[in-house]
Amino acid sequence: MSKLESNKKQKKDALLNTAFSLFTSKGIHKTSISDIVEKAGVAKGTFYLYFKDKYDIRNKLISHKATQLFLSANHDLLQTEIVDFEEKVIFLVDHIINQLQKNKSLLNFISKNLSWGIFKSALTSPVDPDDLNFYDIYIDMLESSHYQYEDPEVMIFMIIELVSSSCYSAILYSEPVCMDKLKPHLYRTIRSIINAARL
Amino acid sequence: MSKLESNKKQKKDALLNTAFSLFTSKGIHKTSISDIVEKAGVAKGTFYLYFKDKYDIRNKLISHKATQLFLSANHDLLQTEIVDFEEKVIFLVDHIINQLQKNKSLLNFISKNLSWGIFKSALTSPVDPDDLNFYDIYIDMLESSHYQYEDPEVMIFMIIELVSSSCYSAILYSEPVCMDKLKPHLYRTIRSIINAARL
Amino acid sequence: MSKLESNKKQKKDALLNTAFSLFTSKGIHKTSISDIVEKAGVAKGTFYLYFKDKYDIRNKLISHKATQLFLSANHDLLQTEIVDFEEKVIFLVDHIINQLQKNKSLLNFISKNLSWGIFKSALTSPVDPDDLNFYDIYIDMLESSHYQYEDPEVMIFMIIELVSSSCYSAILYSEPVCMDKLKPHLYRTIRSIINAARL
Amino acid sequence: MSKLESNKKQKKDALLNTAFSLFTSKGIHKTSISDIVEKAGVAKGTFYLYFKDKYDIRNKLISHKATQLFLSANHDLLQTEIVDFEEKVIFLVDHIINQLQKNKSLLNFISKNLSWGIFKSALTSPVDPDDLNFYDIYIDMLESSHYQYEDPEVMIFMIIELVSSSCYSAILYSEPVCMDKLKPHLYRTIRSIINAARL
DNA sequence: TATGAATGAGGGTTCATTCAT
DNA sequence: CATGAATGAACCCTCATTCAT
Repeated sequence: MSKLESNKKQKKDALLNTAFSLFTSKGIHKTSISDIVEKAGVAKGTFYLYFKDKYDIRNKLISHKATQLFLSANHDLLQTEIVDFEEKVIFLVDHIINQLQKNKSLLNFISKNLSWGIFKSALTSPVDPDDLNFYDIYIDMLESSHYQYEDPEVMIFMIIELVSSSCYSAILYSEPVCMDKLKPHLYRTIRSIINAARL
Repeated sequence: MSKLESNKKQKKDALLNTAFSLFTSKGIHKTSISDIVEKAGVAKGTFYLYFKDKYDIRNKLISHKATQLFLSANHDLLQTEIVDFEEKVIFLVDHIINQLQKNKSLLNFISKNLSWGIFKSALTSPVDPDDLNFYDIYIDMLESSHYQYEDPEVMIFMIIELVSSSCYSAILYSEPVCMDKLKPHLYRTIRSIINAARL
Repeated sequence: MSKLESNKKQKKDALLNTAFSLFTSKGIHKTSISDIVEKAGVAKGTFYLYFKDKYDIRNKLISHKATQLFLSANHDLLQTEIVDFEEKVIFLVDHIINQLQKNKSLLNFISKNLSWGIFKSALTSPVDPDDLNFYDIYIDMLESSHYQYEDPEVMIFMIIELVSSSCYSAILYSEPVCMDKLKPHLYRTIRSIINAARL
Repeated sequence: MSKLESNKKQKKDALLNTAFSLFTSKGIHKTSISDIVEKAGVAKGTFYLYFKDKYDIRNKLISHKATQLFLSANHDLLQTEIVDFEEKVIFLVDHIINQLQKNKSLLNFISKNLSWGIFKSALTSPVDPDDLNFYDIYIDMLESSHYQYEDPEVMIFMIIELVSSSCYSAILYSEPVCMDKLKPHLYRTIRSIINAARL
């Protein structure tokens, strides 16, 4: 990478990092592009060289952060001896929930802005070329399972929607119960979803 | 009701109806208070006599519309002969989903802005004094059931979160599948949640 | 006084007292007529039955409060045995300064809004019929003096302007020195003004 | 100075000049930022690039105008042969009063908005780098005097407060007497203040 | 590629005043 | 006399976007 190119990457990364820090601390609507460029130490015009607008940078951040969350969980999964598909899913969900419990501003950011569309694109085609593709990992997990599942995409869809929307309320507001109390119900439901889809 | 009071109600209702119409057609962020009052035919200051700001009117609308959705479903449930708790829940969910399929802008509005906090307040303490209290109806349904359920609030919470978040994507974008294809999976999962909670 | 009339006086007094309390605590520009009527417990329209606008009630308050300050000082002067005109003036000034030191919000209110025009009208024609006329007292003081003074109105004008403007800065901000350090210089100057005017 | 920089200075100066013209003709409270930018021929946002709000530009104007008044008087003082400290002060005060008599709107603007705090900062640290520092000139005058003075800052404070507050009423309203009739009394008092402070 | 001064439409909000009750 | 709902002009300020440098 030439010096100029690394300089470019440095500016872009500064913008991404600063935007994430501001989005999570102040919220998207209260973060202006002025705020971002000022804290990132670049000129206003520069922002528009890399991103279309605030929502462009937001989507890229969500994709990246959501992928990181999955890959980190998967990385730790590989250190275990778990072989059963259902147990793997529970492990991943639990790992992700634990991360979100430790990082509530990340949870807030992701939940408030997540849509299945962005999410799916994050899973299937990561922005950062260094990010792996989580969807492929999921397919692998399915294939190495003893069982086959009906509509596996619907299955993972329902699990993700259920987890992400119930986490939001439970972790951030302990409503209707705190996360630790919700977990048994949630995991029981996830197991039901998987079992019901088993062919 | 005196002439003055009915005049007040008329103004407030005009604001609520106009706001709902604009929120659903243009989205909240692109709707300004100027837009609302202009279309409602009242002065700008009048808005602030009845609502604190744009988010106040939004929350009141969500509460009201969500409650209407439930009550309409419940009204039709009472016309049936269904006695089983599980079947009642499925009926209600199906009824609500059908309404949302017919009214996508309502779905978009509710889903984008729903949080369990607002939702619960909508269920337990409706804004409009004419609205019934859905939460009481739910309690009644539970009591007239043959079975008892563990943590019924958590149970309904998970069902609502699962339905509302998966409907959004399925109805509006047919992602990952269209609503009609999602329904069997969804209802199977709901039944699982209920069965698992049965004591 | 009829019941109706006392009711009127009660409302007017409530408005005056509330306005004073708000003007001194929040400042005039940040106090709205809405604030005043709300805290006073009367309707908005009622305000306009008694006062033309915010500045009308302000002027009446200043007159009243400034007169009270003078009369209170004069009342205490009469308890002393002071006979010398110069000493009387110093006593009055000192008394007033001490009151203002104890009541900084009153000082702030009066200083920020005082003009010789309002002031003079306060001294010569008090709003409240119960208030005495300070200017007459001043004339009496002059007449009972052994000396005569050139342009006594100019003399008292300069003294009042000097005292009121230097008090503001000294009491509220201790600038350029605190009031207690300023007093010797100030009183020395007042004595000079009086001596120089002596015929 | 680059073209861009001179362009900036031009815009800022246009705002300052326009604001001064409007503040003196209409008064501060009746001048809106919209008025200023419109008359200055710049966009609204531009105002906020240079000034925080209306009160920021006001303070900067007062500092600048007050400094100009002093420096102009001092400039003319240097053309004379006056050596005595007391005479210098009288000359300066007289010069300033004469300027204010010719420019009543300036007097009105300065008097209504002056506070010792703003004033002192104007004297000690002028906004415009071209403005000299009047306080240093005062110190020089003191040092070249034959006498020494007790608390010279208090002395100048009292003189300034006395002059500024009595000028306001005398020049603008001829109350209690017109400026020309007030002058002898005023100057006599100033001489007394100086003499009394002489060590 | 990078800058940052300039823009100006549009946002939310306040509040003195009126007038039908 | 008293009310308070309604008004709507006017306010300050933000900020995404552009473009000459």
